[in-house]
Amino acid sequence: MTDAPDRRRAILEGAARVIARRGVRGLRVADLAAEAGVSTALVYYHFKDRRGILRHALAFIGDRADRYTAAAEEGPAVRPADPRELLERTFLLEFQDLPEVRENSTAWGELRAHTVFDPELREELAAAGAAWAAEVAELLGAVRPAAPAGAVAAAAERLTALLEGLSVRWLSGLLPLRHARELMREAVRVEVDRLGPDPDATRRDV
Amino acid sequence: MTDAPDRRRAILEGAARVIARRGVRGLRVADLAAEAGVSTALVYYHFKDRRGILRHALAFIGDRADRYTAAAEEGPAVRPADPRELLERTFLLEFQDLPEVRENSTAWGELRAHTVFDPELREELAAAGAAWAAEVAELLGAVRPAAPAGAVAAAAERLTALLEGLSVRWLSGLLPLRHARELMREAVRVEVDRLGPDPDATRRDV
DNA sequence: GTCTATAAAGCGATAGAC
DNA sequence: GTCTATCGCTTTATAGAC
Repeated sequence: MTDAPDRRRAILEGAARVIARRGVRGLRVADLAAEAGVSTALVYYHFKDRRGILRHALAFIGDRADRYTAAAEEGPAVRPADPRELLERTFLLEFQDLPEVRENSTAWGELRAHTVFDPELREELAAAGAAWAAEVAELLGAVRPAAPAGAVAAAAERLTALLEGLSVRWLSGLLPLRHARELMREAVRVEVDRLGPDPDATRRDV
Repeated sequence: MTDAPDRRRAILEGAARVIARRGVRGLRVADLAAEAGVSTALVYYHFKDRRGILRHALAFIGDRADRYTAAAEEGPAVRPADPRELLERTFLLEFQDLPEVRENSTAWGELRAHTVFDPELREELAAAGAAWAAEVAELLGAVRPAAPAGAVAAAAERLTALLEGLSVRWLSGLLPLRHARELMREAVRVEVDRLGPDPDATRRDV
């Protein structure tokens, strides 16, 4: 009836929701099937086994996260492309009380946590992490063009690692959203300042 | 034969090893029993149920972490109590390739990740986290006595959250130990500098 | 492609002997 | 205190009809 790619997609969307709700290790094939409105047998028809479901679901979630990050970077189009604003906004995107953001953050957190015990997922995570760090490094480079590449790369790694730490605290209810956002914003300022003086400062106050 | 406290301890040590290897959610009572060299029935004789085992195991691991943190803060006794050194050393303690450190870090990472889906553990984690943040804030205060308390508290929160993010990357093999240590060390410097000038600087170079 | 039904295995927890 | 044996529920995975 329904064609295969659509069904696969529906199953993966169901998997994303279940993972966000119960975690990677709390995912039961029966739950996922119910969530997608299909039988467990159909899940096994489309995917080899539980592990395969997980692999595809995590890849699917990764793609989705890329997409909403890219979309928000274009922004409300009103704003001039101030690189510092852009940098800050990129990080704050991860701290929003929207179902899609929560789902993605939760699922990524699970993926990272799970990789500690399942090295098979390492490569996939490493690729995604490197792309994300490179993107941040590029934004940082735009804000402080004179900074040495090594320092920029290190700052990008610290900021992305901090984001992950804060994200877990927020999602587990240990840190209010507002506070998480403030800490993240301030960290961006600290790291940017560390990379040298604002090259555009003359316009304003020198 | 063996007296009860020893057996309990042996079981908890086994639990710590199994948690480090398979995670909190990957812990099977049978595995833990095998690891400790006892039967599953004996585990249930000493602990009410799986949940109870977990609670005690995490408390046990927490105590151990306290102990090695405290011990290392006293240091090799050779060194004068330079507060900045002390601060740096406290953070770097978490990044060592020793079984006990790996075990503790892994277990705590699991606990944090698990709390996202199981709010019941939240209070225990919140208490431990607050104590740890307060300790760091105190060390920061010693390094920069003139800094405002709010800024010190925020810096402590960022540094501890960063530690957690870097720890997960290290444990999952995404970040070499050496690199994690460098990033952490530099972050401490960045945050300390942000809190103001060194009050002892006159002795050296002014 | 999709379902119902069920086999097979995994796992928490307890009974009862010693 | 400690063991062996096992119960009973949950969960993965497959068989076979449509």
